[in-house]
Amino acid sequence: MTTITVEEAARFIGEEIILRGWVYNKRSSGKIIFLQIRDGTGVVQGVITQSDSPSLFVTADKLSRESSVVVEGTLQADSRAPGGCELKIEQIQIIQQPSEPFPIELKAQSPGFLMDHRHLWIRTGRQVPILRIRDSVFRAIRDFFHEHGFIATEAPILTGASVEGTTTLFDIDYFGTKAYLAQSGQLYLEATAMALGKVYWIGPVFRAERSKTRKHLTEFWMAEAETAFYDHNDNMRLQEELVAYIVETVIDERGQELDYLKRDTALLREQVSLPFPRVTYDEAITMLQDSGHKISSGDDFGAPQEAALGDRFRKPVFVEYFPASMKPFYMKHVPEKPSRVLAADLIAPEGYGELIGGSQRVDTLNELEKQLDEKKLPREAYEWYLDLRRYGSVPHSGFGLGIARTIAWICGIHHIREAIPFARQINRLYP
RNA sequence: UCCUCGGUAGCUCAAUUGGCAGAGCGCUCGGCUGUUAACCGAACGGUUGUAGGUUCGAGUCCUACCCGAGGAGCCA
Repeated sequence: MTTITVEEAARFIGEEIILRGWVYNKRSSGKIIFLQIRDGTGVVQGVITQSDSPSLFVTADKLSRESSVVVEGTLQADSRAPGGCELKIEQIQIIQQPSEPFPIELKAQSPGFLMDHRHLWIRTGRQVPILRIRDSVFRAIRDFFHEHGFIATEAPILTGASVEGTTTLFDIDYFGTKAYLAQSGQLYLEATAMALGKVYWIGPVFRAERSKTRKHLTEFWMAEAETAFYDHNDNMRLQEELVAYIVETVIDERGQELDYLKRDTALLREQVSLPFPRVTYDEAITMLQDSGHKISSGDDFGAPQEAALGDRFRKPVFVEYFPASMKPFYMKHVPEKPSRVLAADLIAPEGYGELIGGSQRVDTLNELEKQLDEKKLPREAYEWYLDLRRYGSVPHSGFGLGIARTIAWICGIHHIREAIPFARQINRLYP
């Protein structure tokens, strides 16, 4: 007898199989019991009648939600079962039976309660499809970069200095001196790009901002890439190809999950048809002003403005050439217009916010020193980084993609706390 | 950090002008041979977030604090 997973069930119709999993729900009607059994790959309905097996019926009747079981039986096609296939159960081995009711119900519960029980919530409803899509997103990112000749590398999480100098950092005691949790791997990727040419990494980054919105976490995963000899335009082309590749991969691999989430895949495909529209910061300001937004040149976009840009283009849109004053020291200034930088943010449609921030980096020592001074950053802390401009500096560009936001957008879910197994938020460090 | 809303049974929520603490779901028990968040019946379930105050009387009004949610700013 073959041990199978739920997602393989359709291929084993008519066969006797073994399935290992958990009781997702139980329904009964007189002398017949229906067990919904989940195993992480899906949910399948099992059926037991009293007349066929009185003792098995008694066993099944005892089971409660999230009992762990190994069941044996015959798979049969049945249009009455969810998914069109059900397991006629012939034997049940109970591994463990909860003594208390499972806290997560199949009815609506409040976000606070669900987040308090996140370790259990992830077993139910749309959480499983979302986490399976998350897996596909990570793998798509790795595949994309691998196919494009990028080398996977790593940046340290424990660092001695800030990348951007502005964001609030988590500090920790490091043998008597102060260390910080990384808010980005970028500067280190610039170093490895000078060693390896084309590099990327996927890693967690940390920001101690007191943000409390559906788009923010204090710990989140970023995919960052850095490419030697790439300019601003090469950089944006790489970004849009990456985003389109991720979305198409998820549509191909996780159609069932997207279907469960009721996500319109035709719309997603349309959204990622290339190229993505590009507007300059100044054009975007004018557009927003024309449509009644209170914003003036030099202001950063707020959430409503980002949403308005997304609505206008109905696709991810690049906003490029931001005022240098708004952006960090490492971005290269536009040669013909030094008040602007060779940077672009990729704004998601449907109000999911900024997916990517990227730029061409300052590549001469003089200019980098000047920018550090202008932003009032301590040059000593960046000595190693300045070395990159002393020894064979080349034009180079890079970006960082917020993975949870990307997943939230692909899944069409409202809050990114569901796009990561265990979200870290300003007031949540547990579970 | 700021703004808004909220905290009543394990969960989701009611409770009229300040006047007996209520329902659905879950759990338990009973019924039902095709259920689809099953359904029907019964039982169980309460220091109304905490501390103080006003009042004959507070879930309800006042003060402070704690916790949660949504949003802003900042960001990816």
